[in-house]
Amino acid sequence: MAKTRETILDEALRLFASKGIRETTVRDIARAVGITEGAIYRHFNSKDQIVLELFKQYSSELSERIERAVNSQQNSEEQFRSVVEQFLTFAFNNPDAFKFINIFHYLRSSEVGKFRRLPAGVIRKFLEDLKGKGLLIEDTDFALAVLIGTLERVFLYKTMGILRGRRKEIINRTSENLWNYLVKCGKS
Amino acid sequence: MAKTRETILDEALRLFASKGIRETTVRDIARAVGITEGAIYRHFNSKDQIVLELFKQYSSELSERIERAVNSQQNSEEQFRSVVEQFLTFAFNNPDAFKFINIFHYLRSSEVGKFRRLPAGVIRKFLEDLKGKGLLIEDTDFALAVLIGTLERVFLYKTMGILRGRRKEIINRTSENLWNYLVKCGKS
Amino acid sequence: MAKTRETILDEALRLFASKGIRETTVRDIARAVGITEGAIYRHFNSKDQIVLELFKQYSSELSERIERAVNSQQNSEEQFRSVVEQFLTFAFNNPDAFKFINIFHYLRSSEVGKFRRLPAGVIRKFLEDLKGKGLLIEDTDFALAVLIGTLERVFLYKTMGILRGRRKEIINRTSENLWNYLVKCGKS
Amino acid sequence: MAKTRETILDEALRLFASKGIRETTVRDIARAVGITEGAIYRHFNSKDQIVLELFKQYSSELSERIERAVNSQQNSEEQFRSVVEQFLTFAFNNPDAFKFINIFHYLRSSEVGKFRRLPAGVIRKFLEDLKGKGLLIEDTDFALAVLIGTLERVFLYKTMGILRGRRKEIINRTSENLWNYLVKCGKS
DNA sequence: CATGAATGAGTTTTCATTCAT
DNA sequence: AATGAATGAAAACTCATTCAT
Repeated sequence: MAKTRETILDEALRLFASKGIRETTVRDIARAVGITEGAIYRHFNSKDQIVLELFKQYSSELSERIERAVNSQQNSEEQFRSVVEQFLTFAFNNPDAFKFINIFHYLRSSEVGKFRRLPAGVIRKFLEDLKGKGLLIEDTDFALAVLIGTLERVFLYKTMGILRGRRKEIINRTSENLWNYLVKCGKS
Repeated sequence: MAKTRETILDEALRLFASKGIRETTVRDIARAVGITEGAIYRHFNSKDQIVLELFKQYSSELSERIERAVNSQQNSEEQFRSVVEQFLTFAFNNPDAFKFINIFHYLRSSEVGKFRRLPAGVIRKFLEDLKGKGLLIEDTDFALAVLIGTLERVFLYKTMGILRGRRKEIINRTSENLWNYLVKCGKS
Repeated sequence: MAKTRETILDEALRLFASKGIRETTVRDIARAVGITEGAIYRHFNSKDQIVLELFKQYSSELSERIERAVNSQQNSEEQFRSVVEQFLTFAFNNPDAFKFINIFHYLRSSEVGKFRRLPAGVIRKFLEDLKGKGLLIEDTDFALAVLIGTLERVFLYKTMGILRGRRKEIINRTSENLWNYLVKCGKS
Repeated sequence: MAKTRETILDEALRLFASKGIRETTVRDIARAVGITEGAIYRHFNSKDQIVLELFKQYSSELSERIERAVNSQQNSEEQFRSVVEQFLTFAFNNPDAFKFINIFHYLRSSEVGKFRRLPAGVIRKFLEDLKGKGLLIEDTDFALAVLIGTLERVFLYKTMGILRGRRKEIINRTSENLWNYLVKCGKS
């Protein structure tokens, strides 16, 4: 079944996110799926192929969501808030995938460049547009640091139970605050 | 010599930061130090002891710096700017240590709680004070997410060469911006 | 189809000759044939059955050719030259089979005895006859070593491009030389 | 001990010659040496490194012996007989090494070219000299096929018990015969 | 006949740790 | 304190073979 392949990816992602990539063995994955180690290798050539496929898949899915958020709105503020919403919604709905992407960035930073359409790249392009329109009070890359850094931490603290409140509320507050900060702050 | 012990810690830190903890072997460390694997065990009981000692050491060093920053200033704004300065200066001066702390958080989140005086805890306490003084426009934990998230990303982007400019300038801009945002923004 | 069985044997032979027996997997063979691994086992009980069948088939084919060469001529010299011709022609026309037979001899020498009518046995019998007729200047087994050793190397060097010239020429020269050497040399 | 390294090479050679390279496992070697599998990897990076080192070592040893045989004699016939003697003596004294070299040639023919000073190359050069002196009745490469092919088979048949007699006798007979054949035959 | 998925035993390799010297 | 050799457990990966469909 093609289903086994998907199950392998799902279980691997879950384990990678909770234990780390290196600390997850092929046997762990096989057991979680309910097959033997050898069977894994019918579907993937190596453990690393699983890792790379997961990164590619989720990294490009998040990128696409952000791109759609940018393209589907006309008003800049609506675009911005939609980008934040898509980013956090993806993270909240796929916490394992989001954690995994971050782990991958930490451990394999030199390989990350090989992938096109990385979330950070898509967001950077959007912020550049805002800058071009004179909306951004900061330079693009600093704004990028604030935006992505904050979103990542908001996800982390929500996951850890530090930030309380409903997702919807957190998302709204975050997007509103960041817009005020990055665009309106000090403009009055 | 006690010096060997230090060298082991230094080289281990460097390797952990660049390759990851699990992907660095005891042999890697021994070679980097210029001794044999067996000799490592004269100084440490296990590889994990090295890991924990490094985390404890640098995590508390950063915490102390932040605490001192808070305690040595009287004006809240000066305190805030000094906290940011200490945080980023530590990260820029000890990039391996800072990266390592983050990796450790990702892989060993369940163990992190055992350590007292974590940087995030110290900063949170400081923000709570600001909140108590009515200076913070946001709730403490959201402000914490913005602050730490931004600082981490600023370090990352500076390290990656994305953010350009001198350290001093970056630090000043970051602290000024975050203060404006978290305290003054929208207040006018 | 019975044709599939033949194709399996053909492709297995080709792979065994080029990569070695152990280093050729059942999957390699299946892929070369264009079927799946499971299908192989419709035609053969095991990989080893393929190996043994190939050895038996080609080993006895070569033996038969040599026997026919001996039986169809009346003059001893003509017999000799025909034996050499049949041997080399078989090797040149079935290089994979010839290589495979040699590999099998190296790796499974203990099993080779189970097979009747081995090429070496047939040739030895012929040389014994020559010896009986007082034609051979050497003892039978030494002559066998010279004959088979030379033929094998001639094949090898022709295959490797070291020996140049047309097959026909090489065959004629080889048979003429060996006859002179083994029978006439020193007789004058 | 550096002795372990030698023991590993010795046992590996013995096993490779008797069972084949692929059919000898690292565990087989470790057991024969009396250590664990892991210990093998203190001395060699991989099983293949053992294989290559063995080939290099014995291949060049045989080459050197042949070279010395050529260089230490002044008379061409003495040179020739010394070459045959060195070749067969090496094979008789190191049957495992000699078998192994042949197995390696069969399975890794494409890699053989990487090695300098192969026995066949040294012998070829010597035959070329003989040819230059007008002594060889055959072309160099055909003579090479006869010479090496015969020597290899003589070793094989002696090892298998087919050729009887003392080594010394076999060596003398072989060198005398081949000299008569390749140089004098038909000259009278 | 053939497929495709899976097994299970085995292979090579890795590595934290131990220990005699 | 340090070495260098070894261990042993586990990791990644391989592959002949089986079997339900």
